[in-house]
Amino acid sequence: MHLEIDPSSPEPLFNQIAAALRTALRTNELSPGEHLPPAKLLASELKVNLHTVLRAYAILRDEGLIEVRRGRGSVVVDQNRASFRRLDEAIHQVVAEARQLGLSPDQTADRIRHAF
Amino acid sequence: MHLEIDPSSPEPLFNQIAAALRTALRTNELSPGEHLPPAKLLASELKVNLHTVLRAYAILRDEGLIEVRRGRGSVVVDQNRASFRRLDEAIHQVVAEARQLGLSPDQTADRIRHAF
DNA sequence: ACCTATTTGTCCGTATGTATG
DNA sequence: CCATACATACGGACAAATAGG
Repeated sequence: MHLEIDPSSPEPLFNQIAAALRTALRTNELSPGEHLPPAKLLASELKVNLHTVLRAYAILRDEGLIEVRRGRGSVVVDQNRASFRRLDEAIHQVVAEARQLGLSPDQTADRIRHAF
Repeated sequence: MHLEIDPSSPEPLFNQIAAALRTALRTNELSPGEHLPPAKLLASELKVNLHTVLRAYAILRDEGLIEVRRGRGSVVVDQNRASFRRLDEAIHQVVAEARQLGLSPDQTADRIRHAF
């Protein structure tokens, strides 16, 4: 894979790895459908612990950028699909919190427009 | 603290601990401003590893339910403030993704109303 | 200003479990 | 049944931020 990380940086290694992969995804160096290297392999290449890479993968998974499954490995998600997925997730969160706070749909929609 | 966890459950321990604490927060058994027990102490009480408790704390922090700081420990956040904080965060995410997808404010607001 | 103790954060290593192929 | 790959949990080491003396 060849990613640039700096062990002496104050930025945590798992964040550096996640950021480097995010860039690789954005530039299509890693394309949708393509497999990321197994965490164990990437860890040995970067000379970091397996958990450090797994944590970076988990971050990208939570961001909807990749799919991570036991036994199968990690696959790049179509970026447009990922974006819609994040939008739906965020909308779900907004609705849940708005309900919790007793806001009406119109009040919530207004907040969205105002935030634009 | 006295939380109920089941080591034989398929549910991960850190999720069980987070869920138990969430309940304690909801029922005001843990009140805003109050300190949670140091992770090390709670870990010994529950007979689990320190990291397992820290992971549960980190989840609650990401949910905006508590504030976790090195050296200071973890403090319960006012639930209403936490709810507004999460709403603002979710709205921010929605706007960011909607912009990414080229949606207009009105289109996005409509999606919110539809999701209600 | 210094030192110490406390508490969380990161990273490593190891072991074991679970899902997939 | 077996190999692969991620998931959880444990334990240990050290760092960084905070609080108190």
